[in-house]
Amino acid sequence: MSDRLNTPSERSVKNSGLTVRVSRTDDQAPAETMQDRAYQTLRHALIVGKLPPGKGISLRAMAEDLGVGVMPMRAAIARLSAENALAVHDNRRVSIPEMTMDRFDQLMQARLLLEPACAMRAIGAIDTAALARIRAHDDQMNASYQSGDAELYMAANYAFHFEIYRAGQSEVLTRLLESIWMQFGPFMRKVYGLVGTARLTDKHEIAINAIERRDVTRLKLAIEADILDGMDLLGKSIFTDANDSLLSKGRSAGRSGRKSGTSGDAA
Amino acid sequence: MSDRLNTPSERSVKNSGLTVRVSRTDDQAPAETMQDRAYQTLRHALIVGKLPPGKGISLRAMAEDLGVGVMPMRAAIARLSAENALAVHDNRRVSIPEMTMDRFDQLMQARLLLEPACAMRAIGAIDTAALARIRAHDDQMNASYQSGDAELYMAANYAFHFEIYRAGQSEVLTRLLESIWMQFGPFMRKVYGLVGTARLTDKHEIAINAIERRDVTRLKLAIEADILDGMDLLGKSIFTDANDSLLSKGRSAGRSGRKSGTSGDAA
DNA sequence: GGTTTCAAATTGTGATCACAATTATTATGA
DNA sequence: TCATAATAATTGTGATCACAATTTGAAACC
Repeated sequence: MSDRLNTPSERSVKNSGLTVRVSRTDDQAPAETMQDRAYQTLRHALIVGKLPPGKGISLRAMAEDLGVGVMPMRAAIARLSAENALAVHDNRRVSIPEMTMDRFDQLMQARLLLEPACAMRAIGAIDTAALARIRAHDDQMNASYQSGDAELYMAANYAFHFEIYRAGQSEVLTRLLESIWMQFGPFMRKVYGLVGTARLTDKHEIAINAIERRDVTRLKLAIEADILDGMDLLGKSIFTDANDSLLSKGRSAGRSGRKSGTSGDAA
Repeated sequence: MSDRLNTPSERSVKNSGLTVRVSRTDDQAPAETMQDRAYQTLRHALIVGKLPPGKGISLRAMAEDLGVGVMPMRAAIARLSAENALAVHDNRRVSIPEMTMDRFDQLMQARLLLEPACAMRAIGAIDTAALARIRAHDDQMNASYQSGDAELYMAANYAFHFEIYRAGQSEVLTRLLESIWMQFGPFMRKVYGLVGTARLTDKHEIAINAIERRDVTRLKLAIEADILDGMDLLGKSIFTDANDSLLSKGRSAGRSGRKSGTSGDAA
């Protein structure tokens, strides 16, 4: 604790589920401040579904887990709460939001409205380099699907979509979508372990093809179809009473908190 | 007949434009904590356009102006920044975001996509009491238009729209829209003073009529038309080089150095 | 055994101080 | 007069302490 530790050289990796590795899901902020480090780490954990819905988030505990001070963690949690990635209860306690059918519907409707529009705005700006990265993400996703690494699978899926959206430099729309993805990330991860992720037709391939041909309509349809695939797969059928108990294993943070370690149930 | 609304020239320039009054724009959080009080106050100021684009936001100065401590203000600013209502620059300095044509396009596109959907989700849940409130907001808006109170005008417009959207209990979508409205609030306020707010046909009346008849399609069209009216009014034509200097009077607090042009007294 | 009671631990909120980095202001040079 | 250097003021970030409100765990009770 000598002088300024602006340099992200040292990374005090700690215990528990998520390590402090500065694994930024995307090329966002430089994360030069501690609170940005904490934010990026938590954000990545949410998107890849490392954290189960309902899990309580304790300020001090999470700060120690991530190896940062309390103040940076406070800021990170506040930011994620404002982005609706974390839920604040009346008790002023924070947790990973629980998923409901209504919430899922809204999230998917928002995706269905915003993502095709975002893709269409971007299609003209995707050069060969960007297209190569998009292909790489898709390959990574297929590989992770084969190897059964759900977190890598989700990270690659996120990277694929946002590599497209970000090409259009639609910052406003992209920010909205980032918030949305963080919200259904934890839920998706849980669900991927339950239902077989049988991919009918690879909509990503169609999307890549549409980008090559600069076919705006086709790209729009591909993105829509990709989202609908996910909805069909884990939509309504998941929210039965039988499965509901499975999905909300980590109870609402209103009570308890001792089950902070429930990050298992891998696929 | 055109320039009904007050120009923002009288904006009190000094930071102390907004008092601590807990003027909540809507019926949101209980705001029992200090940081919620600060958040609600700033949020309301943004939505009604009390703060000009480009204005720098100083943590300590704003805290003193609002009569709260530094910690609550820090949390409030962090939250609004996460909601993209405030812009954080590389200097880690915060300001009211400047408006660009591209940003405006994206905001309006997001509105165009989300708001009709939100209204359609809500139409079935609007009972007579809610409809009465909606009418009251519209009346308030017309009255404010006549009297030339731009801030009240904008507050009523906000209340009108979100009274509809919130009836559908679409929390996810509504949150997204709140972020969007906070983003174009400051810009709208500035623009209202420049262009004459000549309302061609009152789309609000059409919307109310559609709600009465439970005419979903008609409501969707009314909301779309209302948004398009605003776009046509202050869209492309505003972003000419001539007007641009007017619009970005308070310069960005970013790299260019100069802090908010409103640091002193008169502009 | 099951419920109630009560102390210890933990929670988020907020204040206060410290510090490095900018920004603003004044002083000093040609 | 104008540009440069030095100084003062202000900024956001972070640590640390304090405090009230819950939550937890165990003891005490019926």
